[in-house]
Amino acid sequence: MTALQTLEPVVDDPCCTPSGNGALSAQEAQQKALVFKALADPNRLRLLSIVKAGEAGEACVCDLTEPLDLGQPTVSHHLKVLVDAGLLHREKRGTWAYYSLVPGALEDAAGLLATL
Amino acid sequence: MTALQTLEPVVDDPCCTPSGNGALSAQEAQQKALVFKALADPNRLRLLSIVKAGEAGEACVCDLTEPLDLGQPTVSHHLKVLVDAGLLHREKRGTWAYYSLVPGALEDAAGLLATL
DNA sequence: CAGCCATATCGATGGATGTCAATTTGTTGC
DNA sequence: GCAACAAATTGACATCCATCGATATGGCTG
Repeated sequence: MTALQTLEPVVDDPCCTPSGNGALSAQEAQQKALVFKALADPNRLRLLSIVKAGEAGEACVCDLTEPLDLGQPTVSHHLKVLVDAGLLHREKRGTWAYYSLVPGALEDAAGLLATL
Repeated sequence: MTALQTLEPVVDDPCCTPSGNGALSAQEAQQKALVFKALADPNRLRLLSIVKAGEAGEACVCDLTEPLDLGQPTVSHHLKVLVDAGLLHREKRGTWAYYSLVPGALEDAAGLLATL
């Protein structure tokens, strides 16, 4: 029900190229840090890895709870963080929720490091 | 003076290929998360950016304190985190400490995402 | 040696975050 | 409609972390 999803830029002042040289502005840095924050947890990395290695490139929560040895609410929480960061896509089919990698999202994240 | 630097693997049991498929083990995930933890702070991203954009690819603490609007101890702390993560190199010249990017470190970090 | 300067370290503190137990929501089947 | 199940949400709690002020270390210069 929340409106802000899929990595919306929160900047409302598009000015402020900061130092004149090519260094990151505070807003750019905060934006990029959001993605790395999502990646900065071992269990979330494992979730991404399992989803990526899955049969059809997708997995439901019930398949993810057991290998991580975490409770269902915790896994659900981590998945939400990854979806909010724009890395995972959620599709509800019947009672189950299937998660899959957003195409190109990992490559984009890797690209963030190149454009520092 | 600490012995553990430059991103040493902490694994002492090299077994445990976890799920049979190509998913990350808990140790691998923890290891990779360390790098992303270092990148998951906007001020640290800006530090990397400023160092990278600097004159000779290096900068000293005094040059970094002002543009970030942070206290000197805080900047020093962030720099230590980046050094411990293997992303920055510290060289003390006289009274000043000069920080520079470890060659290939950012590319290696980007590579971690490809090998999830 | 005495003072100054740049940097690192220490201790404390407020806020963010990962985790769980309990509950709620939404869907399928009887 | 009601029981059963999957998933999400809530609230609480413990831990981690970014930041600061104060202090320590180490080098330069008078």
